[in-house]
Amino acid sequence: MRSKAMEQKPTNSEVDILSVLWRLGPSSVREVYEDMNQRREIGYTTVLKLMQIMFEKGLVTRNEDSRAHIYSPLQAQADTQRTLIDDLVERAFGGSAHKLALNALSSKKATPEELAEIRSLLDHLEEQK
Amino acid sequence: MRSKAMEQKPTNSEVDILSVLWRLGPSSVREVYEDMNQRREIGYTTVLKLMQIMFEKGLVTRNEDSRAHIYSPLQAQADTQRTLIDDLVERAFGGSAHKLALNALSSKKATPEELAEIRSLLDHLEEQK
DNA sequence: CGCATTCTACGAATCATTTCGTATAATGCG
DNA sequence: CGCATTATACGAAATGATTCGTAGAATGCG
Repeated sequence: MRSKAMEQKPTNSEVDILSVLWRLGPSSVREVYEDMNQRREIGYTTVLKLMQIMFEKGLVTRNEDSRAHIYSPLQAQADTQRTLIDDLVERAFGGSAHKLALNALSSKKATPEELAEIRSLLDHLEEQK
Repeated sequence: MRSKAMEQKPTNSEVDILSVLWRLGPSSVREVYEDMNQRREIGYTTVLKLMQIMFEKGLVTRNEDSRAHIYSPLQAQADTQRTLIDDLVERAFGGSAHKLALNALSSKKATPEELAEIRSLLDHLEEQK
């Protein structure tokens, strides 16, 4: 039983766009387009259409005060990330989030600060037992 | 520059099938079908077709000695998982694997043993500095 | 042997996602 | 004002993933 409405998993392209919005903050289609287009070739109206669809789906809101609408994610970044993680954990890690964490940590160059951050989280988790 | 050929990211259905193979070991289409069909409704020939496509793509091998071919993953489980994690990290975590790890660990009920396992990994990682 | 069962192969429908062309409205500037 | 530029909206093609029907070959059993 969940208290919130089930959050739908965004498609790959939708995640790409959310990522830009997370990084840039509320943005116009053009701004998102400019950013995305640096990483991979994509047309302006393609981005526009995607964002319109996301608006219809309720993945983003938009402010229509100015001619160029300004889009913002509707869900918190962490919530969307959680949805994506849960899906991957379920599908490829037999439901075990810690296995995913283990795999993500190993062999990836993390700074000492980042490792410390994780330690800190572990301490926190154990306290709560 | 990678030493190995670029590993293609399996589709969702393909990951589902790989998951079954990881769990059951080398299996026939029917075995995979039986298992998968318990979780979600899916037709036998659908599974067959998927596995045939995976064979063509080089995601799995198969032993054709017996009439019912026996399929096995071609890549190590950990490698495939790594591919999936990398993709998600890139797409939704701004390239930061440790952020994904943090998110995966927090709020998920992990056993003390699992937490210890992660600590142990951290120790290991820090030693290598 | 002859039939029911179980396989593989394969084409093609269906469905989801991504892509973009075109129409048209708003804006800004010389 | 009139034109170039930049928006949105929208339909629909293109692509990718999933699904399944059907055909025909192998197997096993009475």
